[in-house]
Amino acid sequence: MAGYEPKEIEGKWQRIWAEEKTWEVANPGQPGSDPSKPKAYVLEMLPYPSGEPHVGHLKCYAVGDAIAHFRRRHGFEVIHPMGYDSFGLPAENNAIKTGEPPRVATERSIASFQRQFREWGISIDWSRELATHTPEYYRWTQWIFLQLFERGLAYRTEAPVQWCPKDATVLANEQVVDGRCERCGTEVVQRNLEQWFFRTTDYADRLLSDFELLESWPEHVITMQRNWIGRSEGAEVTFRCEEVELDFPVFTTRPDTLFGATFFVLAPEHPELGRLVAGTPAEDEVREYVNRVGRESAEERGAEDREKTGVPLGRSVVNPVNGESIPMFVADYVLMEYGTGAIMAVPGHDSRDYEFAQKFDLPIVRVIEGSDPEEARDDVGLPYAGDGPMIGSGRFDGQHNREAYEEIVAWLESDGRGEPAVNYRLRDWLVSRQRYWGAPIPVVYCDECGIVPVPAEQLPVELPEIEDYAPQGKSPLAAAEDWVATECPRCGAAARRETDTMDTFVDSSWYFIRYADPHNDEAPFDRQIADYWLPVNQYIGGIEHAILHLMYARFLTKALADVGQLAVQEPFANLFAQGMITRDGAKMSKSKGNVIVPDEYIERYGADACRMYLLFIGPVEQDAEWQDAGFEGIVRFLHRLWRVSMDHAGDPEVEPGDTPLARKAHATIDKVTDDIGRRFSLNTPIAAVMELVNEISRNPEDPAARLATETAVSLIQPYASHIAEELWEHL
RNA sequence: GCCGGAGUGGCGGAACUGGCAUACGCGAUCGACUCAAAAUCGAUUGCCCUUGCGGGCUUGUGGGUUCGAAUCCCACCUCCGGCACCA
Repeated sequence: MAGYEPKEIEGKWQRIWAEEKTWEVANPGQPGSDPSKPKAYVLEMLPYPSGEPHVGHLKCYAVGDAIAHFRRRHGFEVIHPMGYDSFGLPAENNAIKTGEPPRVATERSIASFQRQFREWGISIDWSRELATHTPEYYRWTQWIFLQLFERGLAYRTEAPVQWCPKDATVLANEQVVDGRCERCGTEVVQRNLEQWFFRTTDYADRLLSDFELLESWPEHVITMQRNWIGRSEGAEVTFRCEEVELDFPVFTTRPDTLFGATFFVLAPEHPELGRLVAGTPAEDEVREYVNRVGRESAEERGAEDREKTGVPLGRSVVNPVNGESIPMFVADYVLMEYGTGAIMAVPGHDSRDYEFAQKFDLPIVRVIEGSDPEEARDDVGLPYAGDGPMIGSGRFDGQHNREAYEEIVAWLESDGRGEPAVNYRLRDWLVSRQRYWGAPIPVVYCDECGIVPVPAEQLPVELPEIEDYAPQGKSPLAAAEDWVATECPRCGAAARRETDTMDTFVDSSWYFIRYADPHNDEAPFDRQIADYWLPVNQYIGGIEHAILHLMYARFLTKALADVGQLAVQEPFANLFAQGMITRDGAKMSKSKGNVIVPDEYIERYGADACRMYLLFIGPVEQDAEWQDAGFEGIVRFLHRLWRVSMDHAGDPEVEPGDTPLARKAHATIDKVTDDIGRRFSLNTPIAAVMELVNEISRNPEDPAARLATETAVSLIQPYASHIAEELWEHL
């Protein structure tokens, strides 16, 4: 019998799967659908088609494929689709550099992914394939935008936004890392511009509480999202400036320290700043300070060991709990984006206020005693962040601060000077981009009617062909005059199209629903079909999407559920965040020359060996180091499996009885089932099957040798589907 | 600073609910086959002492609970990840 020839058998089975459409599943009610089977939706994050697939893609899809096969073997009807997140900046930047239209580069890359997915033998239902840059898809992205717009969940407003000077576009807060553009690393500046937002903050509480609806998500991903949403409970308390007759509300998480507030600080961007100092001696100095801060980058301003700076306003506000007049300042350690852009400063119990008070020689008052009585009555141990009995707080003296907290808020509330409040770090999602290669925002500006949504029956608003992709501070689409000039859908007068496109994260926030009903041209999806397949039972992807993509997808799912389009509240019941493949201890990159090109290894050793190695190398969720020597171990195993199978293919099919090998085979089945099915462990089942194969080759005379071989072949099928199918034919 | 995760042989890692620590793979040593090499097959391989028989030690460190701890509890050390002038 011939030896193991991966190239031959892999080609053979890939042809069979393509011809027989083996992995296609029908929707409920359609011919071929099997209502007796439970459904399982296995999904890997759709790739961004830029250049060639790399080994990280291979790992991701190998994980998903193993789980998909495993579920099929356990009687599930498995939907396992594929698509491309094909709008976005890299293709556009390439277009600016080379003049090649983004569509051409994107579609070339998609073709490469399509070829390689087939050569990897991933069990994809190709009948559901989609690409987000096609009008058939983005038509419904636009439709969803309009749904949100109608319900006030999409809105346009002028706002200070993060602007990347190099990409000449606005970025979402989430795309700014350390004050720099996530994509190109350029320092981000702030600008005031009219932008489109989705009201994600309306969903902040549900995004937090619905973690409970999830079956299994990695703890650190939940933590990252929780931190990102940044919910703080506290109170909003009003301080009044009598001189200009203005109320200044502040948000505080520590109303119990109100008696210790000895000064008051506004952010440099605070809108009332001008009124406060107009015509006063402080005016010039304040203006100069504000301008200086404005020139600084977010990174400079947020630097860790930065000294406190600020300017006194020469005005004061009244502390509502004790009627004391306290001086006002402007200082850049107060952020306009959080809370009300103004704070009460309690230097005795807050380290930042403490630093500022020291620098400006302001009074520091202790209002909570420390646990150490030695420290209690002087300045030792300040600022004090702990709990204890209240002092210097009028009628609250002696009470524990945690109890006084509630009473102080209730007292303020009864007098209309404050109320309980919740604040979030999360901002609304900025979705407009001044770029070409994205889904056009489907609205029209009319002098008479204002912002008018494009009627659903006129969708898609197709992207026009243009010549020059370079951004000039506004979308390149603005140059397509014929396209921009249109009629108002409401009054018929001349009107202009919105020239911004949508953030590509909008595209990828609902694609997993479209897979359920990908060819629907009357709706983004049929609700019944979507409700049947969703939620995704197992989602797999890189940890880099722990916040952005996953939170946006959760938000949009909830929004769609709210507008009556969906039943589920959470799109992804279980999540795997797969680790990175490194080489020579470092992330692979062309400049380091340590890149593994999957194509080359697959050509030489076959897809089965590559995929199995990536899963065997360690726990899927951990980073792992690619080592050629380790890879050879898998190649050896596959050859051994082949040999052992051929040795026993001719054995008589008799009931072997209770032999050591028969027991081993059964134990291996149990272990593999438990490991993948219950613990989501993919590397240990491979080890278990290797052990079984070793046992078989050590005990070729055991009457259960054939049975054990069949067991090994069938258990390895989710990992190495080509060789398993081939051997199955021989056994 | 806050939050989360992890520390097991020469290396990647396994050990599910407290029950044979180190499965499986890599590497290494020896042997078989071969003119030879590769491939393959077999044996050995946690550490220390011992020619051998055998003995002692071992899951980051120190303590604790338990008949029994990599696993549970307390304290500490180290590493990784996220957030961070968020009031």
